[in-house]
Amino acid sequence: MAKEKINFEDEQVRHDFRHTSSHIMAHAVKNLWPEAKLAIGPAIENGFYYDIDLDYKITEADFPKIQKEMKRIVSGNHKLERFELPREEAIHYMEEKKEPYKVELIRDLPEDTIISFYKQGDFVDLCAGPHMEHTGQIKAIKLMSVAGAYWRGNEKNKMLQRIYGTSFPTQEELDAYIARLEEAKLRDHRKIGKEMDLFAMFDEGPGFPFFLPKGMIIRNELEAFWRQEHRKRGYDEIRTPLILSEELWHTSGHWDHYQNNMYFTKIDEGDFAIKPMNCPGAMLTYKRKMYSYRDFPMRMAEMGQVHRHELSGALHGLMRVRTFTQDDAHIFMLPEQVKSEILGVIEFIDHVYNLFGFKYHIELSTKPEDSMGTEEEWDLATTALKEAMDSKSIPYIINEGDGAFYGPKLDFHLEDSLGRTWQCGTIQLDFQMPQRFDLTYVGADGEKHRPIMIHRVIFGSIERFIGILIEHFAGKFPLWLAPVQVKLLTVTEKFADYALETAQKLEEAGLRVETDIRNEKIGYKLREARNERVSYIGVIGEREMENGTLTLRSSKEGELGEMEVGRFIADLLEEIKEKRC
RNA sequence: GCUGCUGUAACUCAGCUGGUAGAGUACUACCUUGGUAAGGUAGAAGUCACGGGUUCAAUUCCCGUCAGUAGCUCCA
Repeated sequence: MAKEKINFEDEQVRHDFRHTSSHIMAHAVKNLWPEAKLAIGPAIENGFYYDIDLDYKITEADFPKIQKEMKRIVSGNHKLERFELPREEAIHYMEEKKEPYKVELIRDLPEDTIISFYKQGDFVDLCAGPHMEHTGQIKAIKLMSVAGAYWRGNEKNKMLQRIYGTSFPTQEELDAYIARLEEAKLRDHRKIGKEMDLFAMFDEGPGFPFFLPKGMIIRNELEAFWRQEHRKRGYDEIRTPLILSEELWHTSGHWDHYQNNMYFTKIDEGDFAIKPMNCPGAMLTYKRKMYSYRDFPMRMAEMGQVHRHELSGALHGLMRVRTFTQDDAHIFMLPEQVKSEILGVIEFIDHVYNLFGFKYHIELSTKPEDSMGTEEEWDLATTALKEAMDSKSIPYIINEGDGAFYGPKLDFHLEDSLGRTWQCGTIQLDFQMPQRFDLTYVGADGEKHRPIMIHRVIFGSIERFIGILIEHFAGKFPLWLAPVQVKLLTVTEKFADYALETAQKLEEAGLRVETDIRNEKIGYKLREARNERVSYIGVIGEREMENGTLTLRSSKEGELGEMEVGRFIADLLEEIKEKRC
């Protein structure tokens, strides 16, 4: 057989490759456990999986055995042969093979669908294809994990066993992928957060993070930056209460659409709710007085702490918590201001993400099943978002049915240094809240009109954003965010006074400094400071004291050699001012 | 919330088939005054997540609860 090159950069090729891999895995499982019932086995972003119904509990201990069987199937170099059957025959065929899930899948296919199967050796699977030509092309394949997954993703259905795997055209590529996973594990913000003493979780507050002194420095710096950028762009800042009457949440529509995610409480005889979103507070703020069309656009920002009852199984470090702070803003405007306001927010988000060196892409999320408002309103809002994007030829992809219940949104998915993406910023156009709260302004015609509103966040949530930053920078933060910017280490106790004096100079310049004058060896102190991911380590000994210098090491660039203290301070202040990463 | 796995010192973990606990790190004291990733000695430190049950005896076995975790679902 001719040895053709596999173009793994091509998405379709990669997909077919992983899909064929999943057939090989299912084939191996069927060989080992003939009673196993197959459900579905697609290719996914970094590999593939297959859902299997089997009484025997597969564990990772079974992987070597399954992989051995998979290798055998690969080296069997079976051709993947496609054939089609009429609907009834297809059902009959799968019934005969005792594959009830496949029968259900076929029954649910539209009448006119061509029902195809793929055969490799003695293994046949219902499958639309396409596939690779033969199993021998899958050179490197590895099982990753096994977990439960509901048949068709519905928790009312039976839980099946989902085996995850990945595969590559060469062993080198597989090894590189494994190495990348290892690197991600080292960067896990939960691990680094603990090592650097940034935040903590306690059993007493599941999903409620505690920010520790060093974590608060990062948080406060981010917020200071955020305020400064908002001031520049004509935003005013407000702060609204955490607890508001239950009635308010009926008005806003949260009661109907968000009740299960909310926490409730009583005050005297009254029913109150803890806010899961900031908008109703902002609505009340708006309603306190009359506005003229001349007041618009009106931009009101709020660092708003919200509480949401997330499922216990969904909690994940700082990335998914039950209380978080949205860097929210509500912009009220006239219809003719919509486009420029949306573009203004897009520019704002772009500026912030670029500062951290994040790449990102935009998704337009459209009307979900559970939503309020009319089709026309949704069309209007969705079109407005599209037009703003199209006017600047900003690329985006469409995410059908993923909008908020009150309006469509633009979601900003940012990519970190390991190529993983996270949804952070969103811009949501909302015709509903202004109606529900009966917001008005007086137009040039002297009549009352309804303002248009957008909700938007840039960081998304401070907590999640900090989690992403930790992983993106592997704890080696840009200097302006670093909890400890400089740590001075003395070679022996003799230099303690000089070290303390130098530290004071740095502190007076506004730097965050620590000193380590303990009676320990320099190698030991250095190791500790490096583990703490201090931005700059300055060693002080005989030479430095005589020359008024520091011997420096940067967490990002390694050894920097000796530098005069005054110049070091000036350099650092410059680095902070420019917010270099 | 569902399914699997896990919960032992401040941290990372060992403790086979039941006989009330150990290592390394960190911490404290002393010795060592050392120039770029761990100097030495000693000490203190645990209601083995919590609540039941089985047993002469439970960290170990069983049940439940709580929490963490990998997924499913959901989301900033």
